[in-house]
Amino acid sequence: MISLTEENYLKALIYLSFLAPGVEEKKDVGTNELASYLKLKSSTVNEMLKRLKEKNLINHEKYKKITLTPSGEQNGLKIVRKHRLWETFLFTKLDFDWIEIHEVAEQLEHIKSEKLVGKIDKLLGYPNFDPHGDPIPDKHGKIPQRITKNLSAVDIGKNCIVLAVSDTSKDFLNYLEDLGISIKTEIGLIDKIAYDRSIKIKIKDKQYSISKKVADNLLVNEKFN
Amino acid sequence: MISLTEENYLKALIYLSFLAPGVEEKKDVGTNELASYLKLKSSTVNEMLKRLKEKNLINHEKYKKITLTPSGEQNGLKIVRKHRLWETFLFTKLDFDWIEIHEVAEQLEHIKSEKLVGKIDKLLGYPNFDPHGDPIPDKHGKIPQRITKNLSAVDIGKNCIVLAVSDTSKDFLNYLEDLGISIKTEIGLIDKIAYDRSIKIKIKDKQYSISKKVADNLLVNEKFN
DNA sequence: ATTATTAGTTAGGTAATACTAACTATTATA
DNA sequence: TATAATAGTTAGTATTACCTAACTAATAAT
Ligand SMILES: [Mn+2]
Ligand SMILES: [Mn+2]
Ligand SMILES: [Mn+2]
Ligand SMILES: [Mn+2]
Repeated sequence: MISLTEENYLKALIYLSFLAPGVEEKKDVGTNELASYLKLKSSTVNEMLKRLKEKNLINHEKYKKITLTPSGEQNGLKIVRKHRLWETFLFTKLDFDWIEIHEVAEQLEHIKSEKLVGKIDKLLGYPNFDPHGDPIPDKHGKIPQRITKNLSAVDIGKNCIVLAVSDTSKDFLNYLEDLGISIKTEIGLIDKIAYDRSIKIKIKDKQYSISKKVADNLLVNEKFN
Repeated sequence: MISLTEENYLKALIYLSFLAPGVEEKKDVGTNELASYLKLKSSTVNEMLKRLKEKNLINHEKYKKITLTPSGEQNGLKIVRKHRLWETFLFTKLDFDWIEIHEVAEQLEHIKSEKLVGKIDKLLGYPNFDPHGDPIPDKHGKIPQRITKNLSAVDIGKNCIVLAVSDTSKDFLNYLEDLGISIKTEIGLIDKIAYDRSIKIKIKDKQYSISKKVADNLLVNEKFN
């Protein structure tokens, strides 16, 4: 039996070691890094590491970095899968807002029922990506791959679809909401201003100007049409 | 904040004091009664009673019986409501079996999101009864009333609809499943055998004989047709 | 009215999960 | 290389939620 708390540690380790945006190859994780991500003290994390090691979910030697065992990774990916499936359910079937889904999914991800996960997956039509555009691991833990680029890398005159965001802070999500940008929003790239590297875009025939910082945090798929 | 464990205690108190089948007027609950229902030791329950009293959820004087405060009752009814809404959701939207839903709802009932409960309620069309035929408290805690009688009290020749069961043990539910009896199953009462008080019934033109004990645990609504 | 039984409480202990404060090991910098 | 900074561990404490064993209070039986 893996406790709710242990599940959250595994999910965090998955995230920090290879699922976080910008992490290309798997990287080892430090105690303090994990503690600060979970908003806990490193002594607390240190105790839990002993328990996770005991349960053969992580590898960890005193004063060394942490890696997930195959079992730890599988179990962690199951939580990620449930989290993202629930987010998709809340968004597409219950009309929750983009911003609200995470907090509720944080609870729902811990419901223990293989059958329930399978039924929700089926109900949603076996989606590959959640409403934030993040890939949903399949039941074996396989993560669907995506070809995305930053909006700032899109060529002038091209249209693209928002697939994901690389910043999920409330500030950023609220700003996007104001602009009317969410997953699957179509954006046309009108112009790139050399002076401040800001970008002129078009959403449903309305034009907006966004900063390079914003454009860098929007991951898109260029449209071929 | 009411913890998951505290919520389960409140739900148990609601059940034992007025929601259990056969309990007509509200009755006070004893420490041991609660302990045995929750499959805990009375010392454990005794400790929790202190905390629940501290939080103004129950009234309890040393060596006396337990009663719920208005706050305790409201909070307990919210859990009952969520439990029964989730059971309905699993049964009607995800094709779960009658027998499987309880265990999963036992987890889902603790998800904290007013909005989620409301959305599920709406998705289900604001149902008054769950798949076991038990009433679903509304958002204010009001419990819809029903006119039911035991199958054994139905007159010979009449037809009736199963609304609820007063025994929810796995053994009984499995037996009903074998007979093809579930909520909303139509049963015709063919004959009552005086000798052993067994009852001859008809389900979809097939005849069966059931014991008085079984008939007593089936709550039905006589059909007027 | 005693006494036996049942109901309820108290004391003391454990495991999981958190904390602070104080320590040690590793790594970076001058 | 010596020292400072960072990373990680240990010790001791708290809370929640469970336990067993031993007790006391209330109630039923003789
Ligand atoms: Mn999320
Ligand atoms: Mn979580
Ligand atoms: Mn149930
Ligand atoms: Mn429960």
